[in-house]
Amino acid sequence: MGYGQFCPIAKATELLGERWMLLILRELFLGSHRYSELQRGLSRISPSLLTKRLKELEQAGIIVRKTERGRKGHEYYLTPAGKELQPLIENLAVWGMC
Amino acid sequence: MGYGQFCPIAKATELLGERWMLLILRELFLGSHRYSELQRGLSRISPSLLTKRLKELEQAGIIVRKTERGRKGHEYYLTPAGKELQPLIENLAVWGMC
DNA sequence: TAAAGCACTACAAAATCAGTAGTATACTTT
DNA sequence: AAAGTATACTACTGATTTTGTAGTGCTTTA
Repeated sequence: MGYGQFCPIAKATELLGERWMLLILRELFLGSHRYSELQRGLSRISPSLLTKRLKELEQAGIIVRKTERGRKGHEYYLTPAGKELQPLIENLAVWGMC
Repeated sequence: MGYGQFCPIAKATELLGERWMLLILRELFLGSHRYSELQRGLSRISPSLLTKRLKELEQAGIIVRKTERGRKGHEYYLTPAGKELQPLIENLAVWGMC
């Protein structure tokens, strides 16, 4: 369910305001790339929700899913668009420390 | 339900990641102060949830509720701590415009 | 004192999320 | 080639959260 608004903040919130979304991004910025790593870093997230969120991030062009030959499973990487979120995450961290 | 983590980002997300929270702050930054104004600006929020969120923001020290004599109802204002969120909201707006 | 505006509260229905268990697929070993 | 294993999911039930509508109570104004 959306917020029914046409505003850049609403648009951003539509995606980033979802539960666990910002923490998933934190993990990605900290260097987690695999599903199992993300799950470990976000100990209480349910697997189905993690899957759902990763799909949402992929659809929004914030991450890409890569499958490498010769290795099991897949890896998730921030796209350039995703990396633009870094200042926002940092802001959040600064504010959270107060 | 918390995220069960001890990290400034998780702490910030605990409050700001809740549904409607960032948009309520946007309204406050844009100059809405009364319950009815907020409700109008956030057309799809339900009154009970708006009440709940305002209480959470008040408890977190981000806003204060003032009752002025000689006027009907109350008004909500950002505290200095709340105003520190401005760069974060601006970041969100910038990112949302991309 | 009556009327009206404003700020809520109550509650059922709908949507979302949590937690656990089970499945699919690709690699690795035998 | 067959069996085993690691990884990444999907399915499902019950709990929690949010929505949407209706109604209540205080405060000011007439």
